[in-house]
Amino acid sequence: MYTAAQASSVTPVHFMPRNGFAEVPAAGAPLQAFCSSCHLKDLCLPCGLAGIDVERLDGLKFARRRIKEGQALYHEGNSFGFLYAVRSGTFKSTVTSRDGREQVTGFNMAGELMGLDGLAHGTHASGATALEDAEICAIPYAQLTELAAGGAALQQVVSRLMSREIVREHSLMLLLGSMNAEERLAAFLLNLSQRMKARGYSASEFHLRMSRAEIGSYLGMKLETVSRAFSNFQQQGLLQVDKKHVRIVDHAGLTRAFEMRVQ
Amino acid sequence: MYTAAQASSVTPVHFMPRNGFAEVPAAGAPLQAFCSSCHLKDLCLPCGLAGIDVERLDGLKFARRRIKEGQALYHEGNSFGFLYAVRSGTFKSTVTSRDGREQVTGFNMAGELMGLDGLAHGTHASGATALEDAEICAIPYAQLTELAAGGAALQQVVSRLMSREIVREHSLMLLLGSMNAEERLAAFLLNLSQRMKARGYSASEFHLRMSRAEIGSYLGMKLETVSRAFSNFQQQGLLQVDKKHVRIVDHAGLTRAFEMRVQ
DNA sequence: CGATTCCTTGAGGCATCTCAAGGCAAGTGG
DNA sequence: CCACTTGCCTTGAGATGCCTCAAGGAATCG
Repeated sequence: MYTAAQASSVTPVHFMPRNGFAEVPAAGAPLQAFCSSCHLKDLCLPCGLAGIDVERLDGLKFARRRIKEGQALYHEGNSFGFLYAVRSGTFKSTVTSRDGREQVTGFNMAGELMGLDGLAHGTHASGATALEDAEICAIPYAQLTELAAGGAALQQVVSRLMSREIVREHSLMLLLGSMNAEERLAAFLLNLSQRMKARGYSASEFHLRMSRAEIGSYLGMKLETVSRAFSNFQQQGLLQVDKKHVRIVDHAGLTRAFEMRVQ
Repeated sequence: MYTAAQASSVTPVHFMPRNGFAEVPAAGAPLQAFCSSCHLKDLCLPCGLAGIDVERLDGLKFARRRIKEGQALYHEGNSFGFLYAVRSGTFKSTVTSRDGREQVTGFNMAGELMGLDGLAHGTHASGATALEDAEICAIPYAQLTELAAGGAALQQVVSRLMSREIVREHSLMLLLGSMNAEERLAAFLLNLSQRMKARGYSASEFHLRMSRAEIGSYLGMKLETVSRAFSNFQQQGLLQVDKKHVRIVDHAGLTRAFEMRVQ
């Protein structure tokens, strides 16, 4: 669990002169500066847009920013101004109840958009913290709406992404409300597996970026229970677990564990 | 709990000739047909819009529809085409897991918008069922976006409503993930109380439209546990409960119960 | 090499679930 | 009008899954 002290520093935004670098063949620094040529364009904001609209996206002047492990991208209550697209690394989103209980509401990886909850009241309702060194695009929301006013397609994409977030939270509620510990962990791992696959990584073997406590917080259980569930899955021959390294041995079995309650 | 049979009938849409009725002084039937003169305009879609934009909303040709108690407004998987604004009555939204477990994800009352989750994949990710005889406005989403293309303000409103839904679900996740039975029920009742108040009803005395089982499903607990929590609150002198009629006797005490974990 | 963090595992306790019985109110049919 | 059904709620008693507390191991870091 990250302490308040760790989370209380916010890295400054560094605006990159994107146009200047755009034509550089490829050295080390900003590989793609435009949405249209980003390797994440099929996952990220441009997803679903036709050629012409993607090019209009290139009109966005957004900042790139590096976030170190444990640092906050934004805090609960910070004023809303940007949407954040993950370029690399993993984040957790958290909400805090008035009495200080913190709960993880989501994990975000490359190509996923964060900060959509800030739109409601102009301040972020959740905070985002990097679980490993990461890089994001900070998209000024005002610019995005301005751009969207020109053509409906872009606005549609943003709306659809928000809707997807709602749907995602629906299934999380289903999980939190009606599944037992092992079902929850199985669901979590299968979801992670699928997202890794979509990003070109192995669907069966990956490295967890989050601690047992963070997984537990996300799934509504204690870290010890998470640990025990991992051990059980390993004993059942569904997983091989070594600390944060997970290998899914029996994908079908894990799926069954996830649907156990079915007669 | 409603059976599948009850929920499987969907009432047809009746388009009302709104212009024809608009000028009728006020008899019994459609009292307001335009958003600009709707008594719910401060809660519903027009909320936050300036005069000129509200008038543009009047350009929307939407259907009014009556839904009988127990009937579905739409089902999970139905193709998405409309947003629904509640005019009167109460709805529950539910999602179903592949193995048939149903979970209530929300209750909606007058002025609230339903169906936003359908935008993500073009089909509704949840179903909506009337808990009492109800009336809704069915807003064609295509028309809404068309209208929104003209001015950014309207699109902003829709986006903000979606964002609000995300924020709402965040706090529900916090509830499901880290509160005990009594805290959950207290949070639920306080939320309900506040929404009743916002609609001009008493904040301290109201009629529950949902069964114990539905409350339990929403809060991630069994109906017996809901019932016991009600009884406990009554014994503690926080509530007076008679079946579905609830009176909040000690609002501050209930708030304390909700924040109990804060030593 | 000690301090720290994270994970695992065990033992016991407790909150909630499960199962069961009964009450109340509304609806139904004789 | 009354017996009967049905749906919903309440309450009790026992079972259980998860939490709590505690101890110890492994990896990382200064």
